[in-house]
Amino acid sequence: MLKQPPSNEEYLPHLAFDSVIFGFNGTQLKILVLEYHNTGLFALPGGFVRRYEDVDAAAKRGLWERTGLDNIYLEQFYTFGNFSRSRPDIMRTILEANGFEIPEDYWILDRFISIAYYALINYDEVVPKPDELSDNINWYPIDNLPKLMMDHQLIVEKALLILRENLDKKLVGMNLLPPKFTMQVLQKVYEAILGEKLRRTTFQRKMLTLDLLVRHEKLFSGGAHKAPYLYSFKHELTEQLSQEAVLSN
Amino acid sequence: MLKQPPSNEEYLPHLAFDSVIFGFNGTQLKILVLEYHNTGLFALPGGFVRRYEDVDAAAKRGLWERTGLDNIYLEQFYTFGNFSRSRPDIMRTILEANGFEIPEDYWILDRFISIAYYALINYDEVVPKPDELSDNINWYPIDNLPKLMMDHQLIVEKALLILRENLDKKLVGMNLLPPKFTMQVLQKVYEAILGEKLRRTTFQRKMLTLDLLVRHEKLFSGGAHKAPYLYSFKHELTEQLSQEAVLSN
DNA sequence: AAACTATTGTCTCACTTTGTTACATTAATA
DNA sequence: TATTAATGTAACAAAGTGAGACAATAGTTT
Repeated sequence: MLKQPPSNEEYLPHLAFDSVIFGFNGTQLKILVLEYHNTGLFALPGGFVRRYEDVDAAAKRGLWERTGLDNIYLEQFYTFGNFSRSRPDIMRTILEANGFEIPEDYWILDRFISIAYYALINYDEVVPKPDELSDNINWYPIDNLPKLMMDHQLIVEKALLILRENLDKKLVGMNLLPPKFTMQVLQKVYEAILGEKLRRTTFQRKMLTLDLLVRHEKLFSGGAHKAPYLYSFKHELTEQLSQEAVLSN
Repeated sequence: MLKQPPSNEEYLPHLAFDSVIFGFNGTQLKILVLEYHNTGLFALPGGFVRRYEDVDAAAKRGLWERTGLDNIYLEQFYTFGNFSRSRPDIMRTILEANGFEIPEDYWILDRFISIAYYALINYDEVVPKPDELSDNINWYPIDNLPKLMMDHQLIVEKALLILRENLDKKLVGMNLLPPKFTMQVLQKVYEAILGEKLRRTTFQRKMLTLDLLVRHEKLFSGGAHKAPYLYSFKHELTEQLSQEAVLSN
């Protein structure tokens, strides 16, 4: 028996959101990618906007549904609105592979404009959950993604560009790292995002003179070498930014 | 007899665009603002997206309709999607003041998400034209705008923030100035955008070492002082950017 | 226990960029 | 011809960045 797909009573037609969810595993910058049932199709996590729901709230809800996390750094970065980006043929494949009965003129097969967000999360805190249409959701390093459907590759590339631009302005590191971290790990985040090596001494000097960090006790990691200090971002900053993050506008 | 308003056959529901159109008159940074007939309401120029039209193309078309200009620097900068931003009461006032017969459940009174663009144009080249709903369209200096309806003030503020961020990256000056200009005028554009005075010698040195400008003949303005050189942006740059501008994605 | 290794924190020096002031140049005017 | 006001450029100080050196040190090896 065929299942009933979502009705368009609940959602705004023609409007979707997609999220590029970044995480950092200590070495690589990764994003979450869904794989749809029985199709070999890979996609960004996304969803639709409810009729009475703020678009930001929809994106936040989508993030919560995939990660269980609330209060995440989330930023809208672009809206993809080309006519040709919509692919009813692909959407039909996905729905059919999931055993849905597809009504005549079904709304999900229409043209969609997608509002894209990127999120920064602490990799270790999350056990991602697939959505109803997907087999699984997994972390993929940004330089080794599967082939993504539709224009999702483009969305990721744009997200990465914007993330790089915001790297200094927005204290990106704060959201990708645990509360305490070594200078080396912080540097690795920067390197992973920028895709280039940085000079250790210059980086350290820069970070310290910016006066954003608090130094804590040393971390005795067990390595045969001098133990590094742990740092955290100053408390005022974490307050300020987590506000700005999800609420703005 | 009441006029027929636009039907939603032609346009995507719930979706609009608004444009912050910047111009520079030699002293002040200004934007174009519409005033609706018989309402005292001021708004940004905007419009709807046709069912088979790229969103960027819609914004470009809207700009052409208001300015007669094609090939303008136009950049999408944010999408405003809060539920509370839509104001059917205000839309009804505007339509009624224009003598439209408003159908039951009329689509324009629904919720709208607006994709916002900013444009940079050469002030001198333009004679703006009001739309069907408006008495007039005028330039207003950004620090002395009329009270704008709905969230349009917020849209302008965000546009200005983004414009400031892009000031160095995107060669903004090129699009606001005539092909040849003096260093003083270029500096005034920067000052108008940033809202602060800059140091003449530092600015001049910076601009010259960036190696973006070509120096031309002197401009004998009639002032009782040394005549300044005229400059233009290097040809390669103007090519490159005007492409990037309207097409990207 | 001493030597060794790898990483860390800091310093130095050269070089670049920016802030600030100074000054000679020059087109129009008195 | 002297005066005026903006312009182009140089000079020097202050701040920031790139590159390398080096001592300190936690664990490992001998």
